[in-house]
Amino acid sequence: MGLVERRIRERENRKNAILKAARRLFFENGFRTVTIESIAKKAELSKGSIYLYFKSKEEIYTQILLNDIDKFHEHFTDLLQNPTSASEALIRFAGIYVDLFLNDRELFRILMTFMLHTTTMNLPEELNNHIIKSTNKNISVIEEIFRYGIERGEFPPTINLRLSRNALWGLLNGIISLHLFTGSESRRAEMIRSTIKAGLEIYILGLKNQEQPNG
Amino acid sequence: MGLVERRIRERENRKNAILKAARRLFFENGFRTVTIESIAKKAELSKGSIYLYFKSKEEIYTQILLNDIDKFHEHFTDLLQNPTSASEALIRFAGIYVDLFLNDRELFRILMTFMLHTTTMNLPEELNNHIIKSTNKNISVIEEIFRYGIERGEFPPTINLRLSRNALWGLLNGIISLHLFTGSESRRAEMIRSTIKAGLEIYILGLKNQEQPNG
DNA sequence: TGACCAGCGGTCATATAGTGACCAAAGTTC
DNA sequence: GAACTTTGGTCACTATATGACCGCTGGTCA
Repeated sequence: MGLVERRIRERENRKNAILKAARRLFFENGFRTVTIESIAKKAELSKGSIYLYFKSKEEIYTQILLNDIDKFHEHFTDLLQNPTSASEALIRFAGIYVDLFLNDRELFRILMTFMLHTTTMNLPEELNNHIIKSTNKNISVIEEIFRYGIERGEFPPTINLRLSRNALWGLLNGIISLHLFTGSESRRAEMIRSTIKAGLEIYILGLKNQEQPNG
Repeated sequence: MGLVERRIRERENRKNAILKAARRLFFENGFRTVTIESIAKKAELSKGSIYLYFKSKEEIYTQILLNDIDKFHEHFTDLLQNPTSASEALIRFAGIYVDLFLNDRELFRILMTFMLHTTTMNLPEELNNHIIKSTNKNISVIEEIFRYGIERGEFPPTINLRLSRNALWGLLNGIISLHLFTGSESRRAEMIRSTIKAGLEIYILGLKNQEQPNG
């Protein structure tokens, strides 16, 4: 309610306004194409003012991505709270994953590109680490679902967790990225979803029927 | 949507925040008691900043009153749109008038004090003129109602408009001010309203039955 | 291939907004 | 009427905002 609080609050608001403006631009046009000038214009500020809140274009971009990645993971927290079957959980996981990326194509592009050539991207250190952690988290969610499936007898206990999990992860990302850069915009979401669904069902069926070495 | 617009908008917002803060303080405590410091605090600004938007304490006060007086008159505009009887209109007029002042006691205090000793108050010239105009407007609203009453045969055509109108105006203000500065806070509104109602009814009855010199 | 150019990230001198210690004057206390 | 307090208003200083400008980069073309 005081004077200092007001100034902090206003500074925070302005910073958020910049981030909000920048986010839209980045996610519509990508890092390279977006100019500081355009961010400033959208945020109703001058170019110089941007640098009162961020030290570089890269920093803006980084902060947005870090924030997005964190929000992203919040969506998975209650995935195994009301557990139906593991198959169901996998399908729900895939659904959430696809939806998020349909809404945040730039984020997906970053993460995919990162996976493809980690070293050459030279993103800021902080972002690098965050992406690695993020990917690991995603994979471990899948792994958890697998464990749950084995526990309740849905999947054979003999499946190779690491391999199965990585394959599924690859399946998801592969399908998404395939469709994200080809085909018509209008039917894209539908195409991705149905392809993922089909792919997953086949994959799950395979898992369930995987030969049991000792059975 | 541009940069200049944003700055103008923000300046306007800040000014309004100051006025809003000041208004509450003035109308709770009166001009003298309120300090610039307290206004600044409520508006979450420093004292010096207030002077970036207003040149004096008096100017703040003046702007608030001018604004309030204008808003005040807006309430009377549709009083004679759906005309019932003139008596009804007078009662409605009185009701609105009382309500407004119950919500804005400082304004009433100013206007009454002004009527009592116009010359000694030395308010800013602009405010002075505005108050005079305001009073005239109020009185002419009453006069209009009277005319309407005569037209439709509710009041005798022989009544002295000027006298009747001024007496009614005095009646209203007298009753309000009487109660405003005496009695308990809790029952004040009720007391004023019922007293006004009774007084008006008597007054109207008198008008209607006023002897007609040539009838 | 290298001269030229356009575009953009980032800087900086300048302008505007905000702050609070300070002052003069007016009021209050004793 | 001296000592003290209170407060409207000022001003030197700080923080925030602006946009012309600079240097670098990547592309173009002779």
